[in-house]
Amino acid sequence: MASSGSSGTSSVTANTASARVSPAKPGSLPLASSWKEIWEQPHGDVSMACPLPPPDGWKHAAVDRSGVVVFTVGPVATGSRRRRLVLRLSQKDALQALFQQNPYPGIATRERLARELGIAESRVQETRPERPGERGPVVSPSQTSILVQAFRRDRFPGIAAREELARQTGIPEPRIQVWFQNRRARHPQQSPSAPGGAAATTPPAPEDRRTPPAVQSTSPPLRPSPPQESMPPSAAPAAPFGAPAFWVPGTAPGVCVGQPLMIFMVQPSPGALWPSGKPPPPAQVAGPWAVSSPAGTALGQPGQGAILPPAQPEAHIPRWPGSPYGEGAAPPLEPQPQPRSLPSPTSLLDELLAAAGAPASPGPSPGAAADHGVDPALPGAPSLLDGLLVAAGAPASPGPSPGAAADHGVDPALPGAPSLLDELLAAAGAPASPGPSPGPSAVAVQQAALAGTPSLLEQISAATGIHATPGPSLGPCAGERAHLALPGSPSVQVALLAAPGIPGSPGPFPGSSPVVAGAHPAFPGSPSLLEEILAATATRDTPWSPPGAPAWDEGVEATLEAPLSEEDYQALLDMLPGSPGPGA
DNA sequence: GCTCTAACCTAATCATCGG
DNA sequence: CCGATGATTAGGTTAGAGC
Repeated sequence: MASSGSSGTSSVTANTASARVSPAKPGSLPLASSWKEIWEQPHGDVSMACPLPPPDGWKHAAVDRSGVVVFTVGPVATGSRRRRLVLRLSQKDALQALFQQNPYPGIATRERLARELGIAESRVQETRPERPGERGPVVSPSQTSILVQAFRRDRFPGIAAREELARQTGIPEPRIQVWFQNRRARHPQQSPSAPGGAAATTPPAPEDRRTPPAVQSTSPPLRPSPPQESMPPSAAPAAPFGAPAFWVPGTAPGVCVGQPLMIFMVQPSPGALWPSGKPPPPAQVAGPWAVSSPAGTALGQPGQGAILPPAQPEAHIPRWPGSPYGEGAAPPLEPQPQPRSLPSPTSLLDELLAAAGAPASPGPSPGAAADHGVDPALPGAPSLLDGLLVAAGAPASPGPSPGAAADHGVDPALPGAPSLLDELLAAAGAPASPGPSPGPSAVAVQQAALAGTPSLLEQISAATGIHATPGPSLGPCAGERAHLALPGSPSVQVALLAAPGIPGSPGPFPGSSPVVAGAHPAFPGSPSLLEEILAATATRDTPWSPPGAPAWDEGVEATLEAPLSEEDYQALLDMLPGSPGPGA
């Protein structure tokens, strides 16, 4: 229907900026002759308005409840959109072949193929044809609660937020997306800052909907800078869960403005936005075009951010609107109690610290997973520490797997079975795919990790190549699910968060899990992968059963697909603010 | 720069389920 | 029957990838 609906997405940049000129304090801002002028203002003084529409790719600022312009603007971050996936013909052939062989392969098969194709498992799954009558499970009240909470914070969650919600709830991300679509359509009043529903009546500007750059999911998330630069850690914990916080320039450090009426944008990393290396245009400050009345803005949009000097363009994603983790939480690297399943930087750090100081959680040794019919996502899978140690180059591991590239750096070195991809292509009569570029050799990374016996964190860093990741990278992991605001390169994020020891983790991401890598079937002596697919199809890859099917008939995959066990899920819920508490 | 198209959106609609 | 909700479809925009 093509009505104006989505055109909301098109309306904001320069052309309709004027329509949004309805600041809380109309006319109260002095005009700047250019955005450059605004940018050159002292940082604490952004109370200028530029009559000119913002350059394309630049976001606007906003005012807080008191009408104060609180934010600078910057280039539009391509954060919320899933990185576009363009499959090569060979990849398509392989996927077709796979689904021809087994329309509903299990997680292990999908992951394996994903690794070989160099794409995310979720992408593999997306290509899976939906069986008749297949519907996502009914959303439970607790799941709905999480979603509603997220909806109140952000009506337009980016892919990263959706993935996170999917992880939290166990609901497939596409279902999450549909849920939000329906919710927006049917509950327009549930806007975080416009209870009256005014915000929802106006389609948000495309930029407004963007998730801050650091929460970009599909392309490697920007590496957060030291949080202190952008947000006083001391104030961060004070923010309530789910409450976006804002920092006003010129105010005392750590002063949290609270939930704003207006959304504002952050200046994303120049590296991400200006791949040419050319420095971005001067950042800009709020202009009247950007400051709209509550009724004129979809306030539920990702609006959090922080004011930062231009010198730290990457440092200001202290909070993630689409995710609970960034909100009200300490900045990255600030340890905070978090559910283990939450891939927040804090939880990650918790994991690491806990792993360094405590015995590994019980579980089979690394490498015991996939090849032995034990999916890494299953309870009892190797712990995160195990995975990290494997990633760090422990024996019996083929080495770290910083994303698909590393896997391809490892597998070819392993004599033995042909790749799954080759077999599929062969089965389909298609030529073998050259596959994704190998990328950095995992072996090399592993060796680097073994040089000396550094601390666990150092090992992790070395193993995952975090040090070698100069800021936001658009590396081979771009297609992976993102783990927002996670310090470090996408590689480490993928490697760490994919570790099956984290409850709620969907398990190893394609080509990412060191555990899976350790158990990669492409070892000498392993059976044909295609045979494995077929065999697995008959055994482990029991198709998902629609709701209502007997529990015993749901098969293994149903278990494998479930990111959270009921217990973990309940524990997660208990940890959420507003929860009645454990046992409730 | 241009084209293609994935990703995303709204609006309308249908299907299902429970009260 | 009706409301709530999940899912689908149609049609649109945006932006990334490839040429």
